[in-house]
Amino acid sequence: MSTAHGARARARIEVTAAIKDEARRQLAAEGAARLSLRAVARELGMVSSALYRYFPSRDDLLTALIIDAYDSLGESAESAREGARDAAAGPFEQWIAVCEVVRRWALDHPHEYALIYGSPVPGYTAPDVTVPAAARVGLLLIGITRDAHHGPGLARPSLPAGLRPEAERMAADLAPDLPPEVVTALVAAWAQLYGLVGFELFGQFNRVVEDRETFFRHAAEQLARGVGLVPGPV
Amino acid sequence: MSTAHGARARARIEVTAAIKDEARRQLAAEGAARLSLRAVARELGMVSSALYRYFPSRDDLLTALIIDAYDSLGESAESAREGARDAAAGPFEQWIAVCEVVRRWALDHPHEYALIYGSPVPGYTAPDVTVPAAARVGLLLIGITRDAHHGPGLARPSLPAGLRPEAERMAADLAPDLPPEVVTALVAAWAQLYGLVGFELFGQFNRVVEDRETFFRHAAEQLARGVGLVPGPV
DNA sequence: TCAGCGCAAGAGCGCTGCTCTCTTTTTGAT
DNA sequence: ATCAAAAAGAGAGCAGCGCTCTTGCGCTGA
Repeated sequence: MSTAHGARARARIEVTAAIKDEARRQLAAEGAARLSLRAVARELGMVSSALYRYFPSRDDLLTALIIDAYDSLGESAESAREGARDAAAGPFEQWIAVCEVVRRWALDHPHEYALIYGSPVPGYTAPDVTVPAAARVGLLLIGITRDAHHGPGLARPSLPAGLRPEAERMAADLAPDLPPEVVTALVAAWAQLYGLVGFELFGQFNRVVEDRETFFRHAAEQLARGVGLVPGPV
Repeated sequence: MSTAHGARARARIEVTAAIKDEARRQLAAEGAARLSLRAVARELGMVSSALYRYFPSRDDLLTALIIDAYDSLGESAESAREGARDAAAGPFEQWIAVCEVVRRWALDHPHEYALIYGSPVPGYTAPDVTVPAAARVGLLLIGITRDAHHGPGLARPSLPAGLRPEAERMAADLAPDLPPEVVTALVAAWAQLYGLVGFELFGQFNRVVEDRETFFRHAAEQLARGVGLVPGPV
């Protein structure tokens, strides 16, 4: 039992952490598809079969890394938001801060970003365990917009009639206190943020965009305006 | 020499095509990482080493598939645009048609879409040969916007001062006859389109967006407005 | 006609994920 | 303190992978 006390349980926790650390190192260095259980075991001085006591398959190890990556990104984004808020920045500026730290995190951890937001590893489907961790950035963007909604600076985007049922459904699920128009724009902005980061990270901007920092900031501002945020103090 | 005449050369072309066909089948069925040279050879009744006469490595086979995928997507997009134009649809409607066919193609060819727009296969970097094929959709979107620019229906987006140099550089490279503001919005829209498609395809919309067709159409319209396109006849 | 080239075949290397068995070590209840 | 049970490590082994090298056959162009 992993929650039991004693030297054995502690050792198990430590070995599990060591495996994840080494796996994360290999992931960062070589990418997910080159992550090898045998190589991890070799580096840790154990035999490959022993590793299966801790992770029943390579996919389970990958799942653990995916959750960690989501959490790392989510934590970065959340602390960026709080940093901006502590600096008396309004929702618009908090939005920008979160977008920029997501981009930064992606550029700093390309293989981990690819693992969570890139093409799924073939034959692998993320289990439901990953859902809460995966939702953190999205929830954060919702939270920022909610603050703006309760304050002064939120313009309401438009919405075609055909989309209204779906918009209301999404709003009921994600943020019942926000107008459906805003929730729809939020979901789209979230996906588009991912597109901007992905294009830069995966090289589609090579020979196209040079000053990516400035370009990204402008795009992030447009996304913020798309959900009704406007610059200015709280 | 592959361009030479004779039965030998023809056989080579046929075998090469058969290999690509079988590889594409496996790619569609299992994904890029599970594409196996040995399995392709097995299916074709040849021994694996024989296949290396046609593709010097697995990566070269993948490159061939990538180019084909880009071309297939590009062709779909181009004919969708022409179809819309033949139906007397204006640039706005052509834009929507192209976006929707890109999404459709991605849903119909998920593994091929992942191959070209998802995380790069680790250890693999796309050679420059792929660049022209990869640019087709982008060029098409530029072309649609250019038509609108020469016609009546193009509003000019705004641009912050800091982005102006980069915007002018991009415009000079991509579309010297279009205003830098429009080119900037185009590049962003292109990336965001990819984000919308990717999120749906890779499952990030699970449990979030239900009526994806309608949602996507709305988002595509917003992208069109972002580059200054407005609904209406030519 | 015949040398040379293209091509297929097979063996083999080192790697992978994973399973099974065997042994050692630790644990918790008697 | 004792002892059975649980947990963990070690090693062999299976099937598959990309890729290389050598061998030998058959078509082809001079």
